[in-house]
Amino acid sequence: MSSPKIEKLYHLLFEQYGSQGWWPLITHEGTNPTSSGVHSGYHQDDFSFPHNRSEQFEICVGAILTQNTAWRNVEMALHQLHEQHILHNPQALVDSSIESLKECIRPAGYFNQKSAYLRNFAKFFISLDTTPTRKELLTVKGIGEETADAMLLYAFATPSFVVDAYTRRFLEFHGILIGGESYRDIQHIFHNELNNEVPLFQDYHALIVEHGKQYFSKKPYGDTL
DNA sequence: TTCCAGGCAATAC
DNA sequence: GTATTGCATGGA
Repeated sequence: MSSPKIEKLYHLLFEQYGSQGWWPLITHEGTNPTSSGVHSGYHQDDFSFPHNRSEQFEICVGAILTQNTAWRNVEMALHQLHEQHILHNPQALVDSSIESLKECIRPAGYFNQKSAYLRNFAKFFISLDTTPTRKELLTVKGIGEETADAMLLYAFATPSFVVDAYTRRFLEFHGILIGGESYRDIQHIFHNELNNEVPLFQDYHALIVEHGKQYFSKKPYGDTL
């Protein structure tokens, strides 16, 4: 069921797009904007590891806001949160009124749900004294499998592969999936076929998203790899 | 105007 | 455990 094509596809994507430098931080703008216009700058030379708690929190907030939502919309919300000084301060986020929180994140959609999700997570984040486990993250209302893995991989530098809608389409297109596989089934393929290294997992997922935006939005799909 | 976007929880079988 | 549905904005 698993396939050695997984590693080969990574190299093809890398050849086509190069290193993506995820996660994109709005407060740490890089010098190599991607074709999607996103600031891919997250420490050019050491993008695998957030340097401080504020960056970890920003990444996690972005991971929640981007659920089923275009990153362009998320950026607008992140900038408004930053203006209100609650993007890097989980306690300030918890203390802010739910109404002002909703106004900040309105551009990212689902603001009634996501405002509650952000509060839940901020409280959880404040209580952390070490890196959370996947299981612990999943107890927070608003954090599902993909969001948990995105946080683990990009905020907490833990090698847990992120499986999103583009990943499914990409693997189905290349005949590695037949359809109907569970999230964990798909994640296991990556974990089994690749060295479980944070920079590799980070870049592979980012490359799939970049490629997905170009070729796996509207059917019929037209992959060129 | 319609469709889509880096999902999730609640609900029903 | 798998399938379905509501949630919301801004851009193409």
